[in-house]
Amino acid sequence: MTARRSARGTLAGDAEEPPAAPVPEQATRPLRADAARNRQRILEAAEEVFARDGIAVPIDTVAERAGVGVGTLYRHFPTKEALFEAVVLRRLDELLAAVAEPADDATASFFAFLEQMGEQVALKHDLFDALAEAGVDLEARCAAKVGTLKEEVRALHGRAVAHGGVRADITADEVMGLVIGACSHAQAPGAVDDSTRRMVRVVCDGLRTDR
Amino acid sequence: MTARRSARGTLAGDAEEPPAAPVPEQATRPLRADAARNRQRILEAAEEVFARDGIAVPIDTVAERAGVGVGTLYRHFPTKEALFEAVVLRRLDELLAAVAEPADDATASFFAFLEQMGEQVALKHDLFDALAEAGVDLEARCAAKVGTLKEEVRALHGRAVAHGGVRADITADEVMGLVIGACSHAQAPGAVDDSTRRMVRVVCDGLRTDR
DNA sequence: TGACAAACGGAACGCAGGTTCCGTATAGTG
DNA sequence: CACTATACGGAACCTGCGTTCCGTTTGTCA
Repeated sequence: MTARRSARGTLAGDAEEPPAAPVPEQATRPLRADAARNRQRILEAAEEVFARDGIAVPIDTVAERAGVGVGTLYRHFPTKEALFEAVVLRRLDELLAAVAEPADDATASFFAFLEQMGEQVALKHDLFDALAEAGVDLEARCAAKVGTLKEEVRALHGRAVAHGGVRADITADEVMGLVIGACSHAQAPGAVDDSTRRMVRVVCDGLRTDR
Repeated sequence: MTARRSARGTLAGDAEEPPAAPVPEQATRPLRADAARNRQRILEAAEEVFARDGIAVPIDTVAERAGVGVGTLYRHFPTKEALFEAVVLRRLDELLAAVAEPADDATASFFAFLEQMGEQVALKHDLFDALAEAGVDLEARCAAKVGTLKEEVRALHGRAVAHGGVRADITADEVMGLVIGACSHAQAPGAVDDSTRRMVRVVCDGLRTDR
C-alpha cells in the first residue's frame, strides 16, 4: 500500500533528510531503533490516509493504519497539523520541482505545469486541502511554501503571457484556484479519473489565447 | 476560514429505517401566532447564516441569530439537515427557474445559465455545499432536486452543443463541477467578487467552440 | 544480564457541536 | 379571568475527535 510513494526515491529510510531541520537543533541524539521505524511507518500511513481522506480524517485512523497507538504518534508529531505539515511539505516540494521541468516554450511550460498540478491535487486530497486552505490555518512553514509556489506560478504565468499563449486578464492565484476547483470532485485512491483530467483541460483551454 | 470541503454534518444517533413518511401535509392545524413568527425568523436567519458559512456553521449560531433557543429551533426542524434542506430547496428552485430564462439562442442560454449559477453558488455557500455534496448525504428531497437540476443542465448543454457553440467532449456534470469549483474560493457576504466572476468566465471560454 | 532511559499503547480528559428533556411562559378559548 | 394545549429556552446529554497522562514494555549499554 505504501507503493507509489517510493517513486521519488527522495527519502526512503535513512537519516534525517529534510533540507535543514525545522529548528537549528543542537545535536539531536539518534532515535532508538523502534522509534525510528515507527516514525517512518507513521509518515507512510499519513501519506496514504491524508491522500485518500484529506485533513478531515481522524488521527486515530492514521495511528491504526501505522499499527501504533495514538500516544506514539503524538510522541513523534506534537499535533495533527504538524504531521499534516510533514506530509504536505514534501508534496509541495514535488510540485515545486515540477515547475522547473523543461518544455518547448513558456506557454507549453505553463500548461504542462498546470496539468501536473491537476494530477497531484486530484490524487492527494491533503494537497487539495492545503492549497484550498480548507483545513484550518496551515502551519507557517506550509503557508510559506504555498507562497513560494504561488510566486513560481506567477512567474510561469507571466512568461506564458509574454510569450503570447495565455490570456493576461487573470491572476496566477486565480489560475491555481481554477485548477484546484476543477479537482474538487476527484476521487482520491488509484489513478486520476478521466473526468478530472477533462475538467482541467477545459480550464486550460479557457486560458489559451489561440485555439 | 470556512471549512468548505471538509464540512461534515454530524448526524448522531443510529442508522435506523428511513421512516419514509412522505406525509403530504394533511390539514396541519394552524401554528400558534408566536410559533409561526419564530419559524419565519429561523428560516430567515438560516438563509443568512448558511449563505455566509455553509453547512459547517453550528446550529446555535442560527438560533442566536434568529433570537430563539435551540429547543425552539428543533421544535420546528427535527434536525440540522432538515433546516438546511428547507433553505437549499428554495435556492435550488430559484436556480431551476433561471434555466428557463429566454436568451438569443441555445448557446447563449447555456452560458447565461452558467453565469447565473456561478453568481448564486458564489453568493450562497450552502448552495455550494449542497451541489458539491460537501456535507454528507443530503436529504433525499434535496438530492432529488439536484438531480432535476442536473437533468436540466444536461438538456441545456445538449441544445448548446447541437447549436454548435459548445464543445461536446464533456458531460453536464463536469460542466457543473467546473463552475462550482471555480466558485470554491468565493467570499460569501456581499456581492460576488470580480475574481470569482473572472474565473467562471474562463471556464465558460474553455467550453466554447468558437472564440 | 541487569539497569534505566526511551518509547509504547491506550485509557482518560476536554472541548465542540448536534440533539433531547423538562420546567416555565403564553396564546387562544370559554 | 382561568385553564390548558402549545411553544419556549437553555441546561444536560451524547458522540466524535484532538490531546495528555501514566503504567508498562523494550532497546541499549555497561
